[in-house]
Amino acid sequence: MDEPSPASFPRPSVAVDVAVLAVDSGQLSMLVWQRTGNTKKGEWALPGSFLRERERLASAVDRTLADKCGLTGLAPTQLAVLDDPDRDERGWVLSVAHLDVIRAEALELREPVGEVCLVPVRGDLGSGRRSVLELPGRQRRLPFDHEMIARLAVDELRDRYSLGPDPYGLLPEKFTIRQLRALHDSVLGVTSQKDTFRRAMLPFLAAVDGVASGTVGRPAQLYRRAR
Amino acid sequence: MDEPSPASFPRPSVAVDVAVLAVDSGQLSMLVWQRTGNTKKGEWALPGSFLRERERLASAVDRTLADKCGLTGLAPTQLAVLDDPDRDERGWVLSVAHLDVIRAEALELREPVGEVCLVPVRGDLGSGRRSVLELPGRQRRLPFDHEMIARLAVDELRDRYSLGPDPYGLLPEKFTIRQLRALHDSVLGVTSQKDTFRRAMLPFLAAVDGVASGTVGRPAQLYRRAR
DNA sequence: AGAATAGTGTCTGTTAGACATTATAGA
DNA sequence: TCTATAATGTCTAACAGACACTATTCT
Repeated sequence: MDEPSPASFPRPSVAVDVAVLAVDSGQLSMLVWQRTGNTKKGEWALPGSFLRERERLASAVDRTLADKCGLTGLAPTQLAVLDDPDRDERGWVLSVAHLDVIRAEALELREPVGEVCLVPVRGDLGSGRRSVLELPGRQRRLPFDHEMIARLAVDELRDRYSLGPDPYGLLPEKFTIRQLRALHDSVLGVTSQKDTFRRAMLPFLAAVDGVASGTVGRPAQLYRRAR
Repeated sequence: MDEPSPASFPRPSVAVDVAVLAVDSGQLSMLVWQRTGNTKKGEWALPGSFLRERERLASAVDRTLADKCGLTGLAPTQLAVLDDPDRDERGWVLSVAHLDVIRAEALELREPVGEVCLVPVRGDLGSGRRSVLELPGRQRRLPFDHEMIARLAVDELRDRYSLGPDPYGLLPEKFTIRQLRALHDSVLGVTSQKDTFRRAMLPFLAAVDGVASGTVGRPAQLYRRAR
């Protein structure tokens, strides 16, 4: 917002990068994508792409997931703007880092568009030279500033799952407290106590008609998120 | 991060907007600036400017405060990227909203560069059509999407001052718990109990040699922020 | 009946909040 | 001595964590 015309200023390229998280058989995991093209070809990295004319950032994130991975995300969250002018050797590129979440099943049931896989997030978030992720093959770390994005994303997801039940809606509409606890324990990397967890979550849940079926033991009450 | 060359994509203009907060005689206040130039001339708005070539966002924020208000901020914090393609009638402009904090004395002791003033933040954050701020004159609300930026900034500042002692370093290096409490109460808009406040803060403080002087009553221990 | 899981009662240690008391300075 | 402020002791209510017990279903 300034005196001279916007057009008179040099403009940066603007990209979005996305840390896509999922819970895959009880393990918090992140989606990585094997780069094609000229730069860092063959390296595993976070998916990203350039913003198109007058496109919303959230749309660019959705499009990236659809084009690169054939996936649908649940709700992109902005994490930070990476603005080091030397972060990309191709020129002056600002990147808006995002977090998004998918259901892991969506990845398993489809044909890969490119080379895409879910890799586990390290419990200790990778101290020192080790990556936050357990990358495939011999690759040590993510390229560019993607390690920082990955760490921001895991922190943000854990913050949100500490505050209330399933903020990203990974569970179906109706769910049991057992399902909710398994999800939260996977995201946070802990094993909580069932009664403590129940009492912490109940204020944010509303019971709905019906109980879980098809399991052994006493059927569990179904809930939905309240308000 | 993508296949085609960055240069081949249309690029948005990128701006920074800054919500500058200060505590002015016990009142949380925000800096507003009376616009000059062609667009929304005369309206009170948040200071902002366009990003220069290969400039860091934090530098652009510092420069904006220096040029428009003759001020030095303490540490810019990114809040969000505002990406509605129609948010600015002059064209496609992305804005990275920031929070920064200044010492109110810095504004009182200098000659105004343009028309700049500190206005109080409303206790209820302005419900409905009322602004978050008590704007001067008859102006009801801030232009563009600045109302949202102002609200994000106040929320962020309060979150940070809820977690630990003076995260933005508004106080001098050594301070008493009385000073710290006055600051926190002003920022959060509450009046806390002195012993509860003390016990909540002590784990994050380290006593230093010396006591406060020049006041009535028993001299207070001086502290600094720990680690 | 036995196994497995859901849901609840209860104890305990910790902590926030509030109030009261003691300590130390200046006037 | 009086007043103002700093610093600490103590009581209470609320809460997290942990354990145990009861309830309900399937095999």
